[in-house]
Amino acid sequence: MIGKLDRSASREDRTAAILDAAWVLAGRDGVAGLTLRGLARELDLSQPSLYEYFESKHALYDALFADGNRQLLGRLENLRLPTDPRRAVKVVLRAFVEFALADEARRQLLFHRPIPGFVPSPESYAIAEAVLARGVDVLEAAGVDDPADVDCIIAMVAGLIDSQASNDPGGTRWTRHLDRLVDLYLDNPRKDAR
Amino acid sequence: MIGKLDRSASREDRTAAILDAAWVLAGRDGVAGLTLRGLARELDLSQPSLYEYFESKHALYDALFADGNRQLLGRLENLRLPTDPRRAVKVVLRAFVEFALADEARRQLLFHRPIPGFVPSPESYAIAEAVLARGVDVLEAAGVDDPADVDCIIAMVAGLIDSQASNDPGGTRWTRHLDRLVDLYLDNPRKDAR
DNA sequence: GTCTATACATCGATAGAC
DNA sequence: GTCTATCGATGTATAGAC
Repeated sequence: MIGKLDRSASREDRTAAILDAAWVLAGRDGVAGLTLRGLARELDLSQPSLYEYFESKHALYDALFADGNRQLLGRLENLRLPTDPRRAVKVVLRAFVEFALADEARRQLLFHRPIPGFVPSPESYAIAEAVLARGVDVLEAAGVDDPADVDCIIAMVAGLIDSQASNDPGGTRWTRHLDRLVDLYLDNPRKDAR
Repeated sequence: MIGKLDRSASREDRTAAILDAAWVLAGRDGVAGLTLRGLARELDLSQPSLYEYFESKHALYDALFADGNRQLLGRLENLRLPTDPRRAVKVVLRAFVEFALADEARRQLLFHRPIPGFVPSPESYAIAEAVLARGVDVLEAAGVDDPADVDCIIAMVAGLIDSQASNDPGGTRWTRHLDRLVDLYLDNPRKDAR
């Protein structure tokens, strides 16, 4: 039991409490292992009542997707960035990596497609795009003006995150190379424009 | 209908035919969308009869995992490698990338965990490790003697594959940078040993 | 809003006849 | 080996009482 749903709370707070419980269950049983019956049980709520908050299971996943991306966007926006653009890149990417690796279920839902048939709604996806835009901003400020170089850096970071999560969860075997690789990519743009 | 199971064939051949049909269905409906009923229907077989060939759905996934890795290992072993070690690295990694991107269902099953609760058996995983060992071999021949550098290159390749598959399936937006990035990594080992 | 109860679909898996 | 029949779980959705 995670905790009974507080009926005296506002609808907004109840919805948030449901999402929190869903994150806990997704962490315990996997994102795809989340069931409405199980979620309702943890909240001491009947399964049909969940439909008062989410019109379908996909809508619940969509709310989780949006919730996770909002967490990430908030984290990135609250960073105190160094004035040095290159150090700012490292701070932002490090925060991104740590966020992604802090919660396995969240990582899967936000950065992969663990639910067959589930595609985020345009509104939710817009939040994910705002996150990406934040990364592109700091990269451009650091002189990465070629979109191809942005692509390569994003892919490098994604590769580190996935390798870390898949092969050494909780460790630093891959993530410890982030700063060095950032320098490597920043020092070697596609067209050596010097 | 993919094709009736040939009852006069050997058990081995029948098992292989089931796996072939499973790949087709996984490609059509997604790895997680594969169902025993659907598979049996395509083979004109009853669903419980599949249990004569695989003791569980997980065992079927395990056989697919082993099958896909055997395909990849065979592909890598049959490559004609250039004598130049660096060019050999590029040929092997390029073959790896192309194999991964040639079949979306296979990519997901071999390189991710799309099925909650499914973990490859030690026997099947050994084949995947043999694939990895092949990559490590050519990298070492090209002078990559630091395991950390091997990790970074593998993660870079994985990042390119995932970005390509997720954001530009069928295209070359990320994979076109493979050779350049291989050079970048090979030219910049972790400890600049010059 | 929340509940009980229910309907209908899917799925993996098993029992037991042949 | 193959089949039919079945079980218990799931998700989706609805009806209707309170």
